[in-house]
Amino acid sequence: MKRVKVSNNVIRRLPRYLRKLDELTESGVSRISSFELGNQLGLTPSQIRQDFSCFGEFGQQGYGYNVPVLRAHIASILGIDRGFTAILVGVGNIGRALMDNFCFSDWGFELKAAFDIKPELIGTVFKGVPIYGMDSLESYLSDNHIDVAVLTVPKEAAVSVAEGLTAQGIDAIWNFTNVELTGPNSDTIVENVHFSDSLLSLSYYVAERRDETAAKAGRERQ
Amino acid sequence: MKRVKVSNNVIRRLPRYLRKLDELTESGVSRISSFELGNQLGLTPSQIRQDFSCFGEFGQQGYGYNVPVLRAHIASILGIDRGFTAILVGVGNIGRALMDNFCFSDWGFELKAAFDIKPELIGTVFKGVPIYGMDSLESYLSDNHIDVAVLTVPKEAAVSVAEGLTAQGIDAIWNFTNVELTGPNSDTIVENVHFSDSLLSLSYYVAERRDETAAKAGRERQ
DNA sequence: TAGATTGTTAATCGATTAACAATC
DNA sequence: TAGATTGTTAATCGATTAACAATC
Repeated sequence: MKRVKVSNNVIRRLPRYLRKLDELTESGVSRISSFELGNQLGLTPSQIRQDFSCFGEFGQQGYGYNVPVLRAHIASILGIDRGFTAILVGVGNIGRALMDNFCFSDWGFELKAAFDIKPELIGTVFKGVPIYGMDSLESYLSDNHIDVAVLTVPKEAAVSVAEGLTAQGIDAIWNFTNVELTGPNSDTIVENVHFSDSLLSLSYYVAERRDETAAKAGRERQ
Repeated sequence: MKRVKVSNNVIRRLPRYLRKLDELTESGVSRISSFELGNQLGLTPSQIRQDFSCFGEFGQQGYGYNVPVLRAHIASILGIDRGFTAILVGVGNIGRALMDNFCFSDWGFELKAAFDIKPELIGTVFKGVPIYGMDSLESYLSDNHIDVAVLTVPKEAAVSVAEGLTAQGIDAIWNFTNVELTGPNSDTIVENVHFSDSLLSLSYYVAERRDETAAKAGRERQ
């Protein structure tokens, strides 16, 4: 399975497909064509079929795709059924918000432990997840198999903590710090959630829209 | 300015450039070549020069780029100096976490107000931002010019609240709900922050890595 | 000046779209 | 069966990379 290298663009669309398929299931739709799916996601039917064909044949000529079947395939491709484990490093505001709201188990992840330096947090349990001191991180990682570290430490600590994690054998980091971890070296898998990058992209398009509107108003005034 | 349509790929790299330039400024670097910048960001020098050339000429032959000058250009392209305004809709966990931690003003946005349905929140002020009831949203929007709505309501309310916002003239939504707002119609600018999409992409690459490792181990066993 | 590095044009590479035979 | 829709091959389009003249 999964032999051909699949492009990042395709991978990034998979979670969207999954989400849409879940929505369809909820509304009782059990069958969909690439045409209709494309329509609902703003993609071409061609692209959708092309994307799926990277991983196998999930549809049926003349019928389309069975929603739950397709859903299960995509979930499996994304690794939802693999029982991946995670730890969270840095129980500040964002770390706590994630522990509080984000349902790791919905996406196949078990959040096994959290780590922080604040003495008043160490030894406590938050939402069923034990919080340990940063000094026990290394031994914890050698005793437990952890797939992903959720990095939610303050900006200043980000690089050094990330380096520590990779040194201790973590090979994937879900990075919530606003710091560039993707350097030239290291083959750690890094997935960034940069709020500010996201807002700034939005800002660009808003600025563009404002310029267009202004230009149009200008032309009309003449 | 900004006449040629610039590709989304380029726009998404701009905030990364900005962030890196800020890091460089902090470490006292005031001059950089496209070669070195590419090296630090994992991009080719060609791509970086190509990207910048969409917006003008910011460098100097034989010298490279002046860090603060380039920084200022990119910030301006992204609209940081435009004084955009925002409201936040839905003061739940994620909404509160954003108000608490995310410094809107760092990116040129003024968060003017927040809205929620919970009576105990209405009329209070959180971090200097007044919280109003959802029923006053419409009149607020007609009295105040707001550029962006931050959507942090529960999943179930997402679509209807989003529709209301666009009906009331909001043309950009920063969407934190795990719901697909980018439908076929409507020309609202939507920027999504989908935590689960992000984690699932990461999950895919972890799964791939595990498969590779297993395959390698298999070959070695033979 | 000589070396370095830009901005830009041309070449390559990859991703999306179109088309269609296969078939449910 | 006829109509619908897939999976896949070929065509197009766009994005990245390479190359190089211009010039600081």
